[in-house]
Amino acid sequence: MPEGHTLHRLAGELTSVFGGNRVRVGSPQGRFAEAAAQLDGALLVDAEAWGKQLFVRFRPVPPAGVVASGVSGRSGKAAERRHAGSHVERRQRSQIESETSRSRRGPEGQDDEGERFVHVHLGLYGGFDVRDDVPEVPPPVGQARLRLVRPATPDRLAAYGDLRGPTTCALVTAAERAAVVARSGPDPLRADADPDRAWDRVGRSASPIGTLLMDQSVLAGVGNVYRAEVLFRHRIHPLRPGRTLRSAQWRAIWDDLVVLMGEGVRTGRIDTVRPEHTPEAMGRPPRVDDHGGEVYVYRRTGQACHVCGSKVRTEVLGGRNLFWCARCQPAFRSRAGR
DNA sequence: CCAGAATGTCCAA
DNA sequence: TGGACCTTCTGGT
Repeated sequence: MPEGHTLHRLAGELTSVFGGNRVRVGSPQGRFAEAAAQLDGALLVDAEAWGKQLFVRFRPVPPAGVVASGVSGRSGKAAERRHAGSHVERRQRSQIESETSRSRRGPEGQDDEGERFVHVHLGLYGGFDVRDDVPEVPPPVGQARLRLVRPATPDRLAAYGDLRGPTTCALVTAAERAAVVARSGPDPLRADADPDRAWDRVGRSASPIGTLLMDQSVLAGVGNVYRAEVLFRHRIHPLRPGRTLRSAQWRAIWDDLVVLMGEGVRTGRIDTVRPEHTPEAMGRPPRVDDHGGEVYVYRRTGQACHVCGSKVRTEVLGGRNLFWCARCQPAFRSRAGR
């Protein structure tokens, strides 16, 4: 379920549920076990999204033994044993510590306190389920690459989060995190994002606008649904070359994405139809099939366009399905006869 | 039950 | 361009 709004929503959820708490970190499925053991018992500071990338920030674990008492009683012993560890584990720990102290003084000379991050990218299948206020933490459902647990305290029930099917789940330094961010285009969901940075790419490119919108180095966070929907809302054919847009058109698309995706963060759904085209306004049945959210064209192949009634079209572009209304989004004619 | 598709991205040929 | 990654859900048998 991951377009940018999902990740921003998830970041907020992780921050409010786990932020400021020492957490148990595990990898039931095993593929993140080594890193999880190193983070286990650390302070989870907060989580943050950049486009579709998620970073969960941890403060380094104080020396072994101190930590164990800070977590929960029962797990303390196990954590202590783990921290004593083998030679290999000790060596890895000291590597981590030296990386940490190196990054302590970042490029800007700031004290980042040796923070480390779990970098998560959900990919097409991934999901991160968070449950708060549970009396018992159940065994994981399916293959959990990463499990976070906030143990119960006398005045608060437990919480947990399970990460399944991600394409990326990696322990990274502040510098590595910064490198990922630097590769991303501006994210409409971030207040500091600069739409002109994206326009620099879009306005020069011969690639279809439908391709550019999905290119995370052009702008970060848009996926197949928002791509299809924002192009419909602006009556732009998805194959139209980016450089044929006017900058005002790009700006309107950007501003629309800010609103639409912001709404997505709040509601957890992708709703893109204007008030006059809602099921209630039009007296049509609501969309029942999947995922929730009212849309104009996404996965509505062959169905009638809510605006003009002609059939929604689809075509594969770069391995992903495009959806558009040929009447509402006429082909761009760059030269006579084409 | 199995095949196929799905809001994603990378890499090799 | 096609496969790999890897999980869940749906629609057809």
